[in-house]
Amino acid sequence: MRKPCCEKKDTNKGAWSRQEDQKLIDYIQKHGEGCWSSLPQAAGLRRCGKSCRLRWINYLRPDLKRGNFGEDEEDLIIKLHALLGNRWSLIAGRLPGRTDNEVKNYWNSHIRKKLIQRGLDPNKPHRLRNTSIGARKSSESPNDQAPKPVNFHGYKNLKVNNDTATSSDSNKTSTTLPDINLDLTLCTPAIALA
DNA sequence: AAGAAGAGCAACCGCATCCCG
DNA sequence: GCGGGATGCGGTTGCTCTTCT
Repeated sequence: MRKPCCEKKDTNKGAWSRQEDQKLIDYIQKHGEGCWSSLPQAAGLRRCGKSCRLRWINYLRPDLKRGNFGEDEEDLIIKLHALLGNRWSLIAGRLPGRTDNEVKNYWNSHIRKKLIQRGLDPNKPHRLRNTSIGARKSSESPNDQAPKPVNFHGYKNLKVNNDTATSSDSNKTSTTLPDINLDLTLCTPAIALA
């Protein structure tokens, strides 16, 4: 039986209060994003580190855009999803001010439906107009519907671009993706915390 | 006006991987 | 090289708000 990450009985769960948000913001503005595991105690929060991290990344970060996705953003998500599959963090990395959670939710609630309405299978990387995006997957994963993107694990410090992406993938994509900037270097959020 | 159903989103969970001693 | 804790990710859940009947 696996231990839950936060066993403490006195940790809060559920929605965050304004006071909690403020504590987290204050702490990070003073000390920066550091050790999430010890942050809650240091910041006086009854939350687990994971929860703090998620709250900060998805909701409190000052550089977040929020609000509706634009058509260009939506288009980009569709293209990137065709290329990367459900690698939401990578997709979000190409959309300034958007988080992986936001992109994932938007995909599941909006784009998915649109694609279905258009008769496209959102689980399959579909061919986009004038591109051959998605073509590679059919031969790669014959029995599953969802695109199985290459394993980018380890991209905590990863710069994924045409040169450094997993070799098998970059070989395939570089010849079939004419209109997407594949310089997937993850940009750190432009947070002025200094 | 009230209840049901659906949609959207915030948050949690569990796993994989990283990192450091 | 190994083990354990920390971190990050994707999938899923469940709450809240809106729309429909």
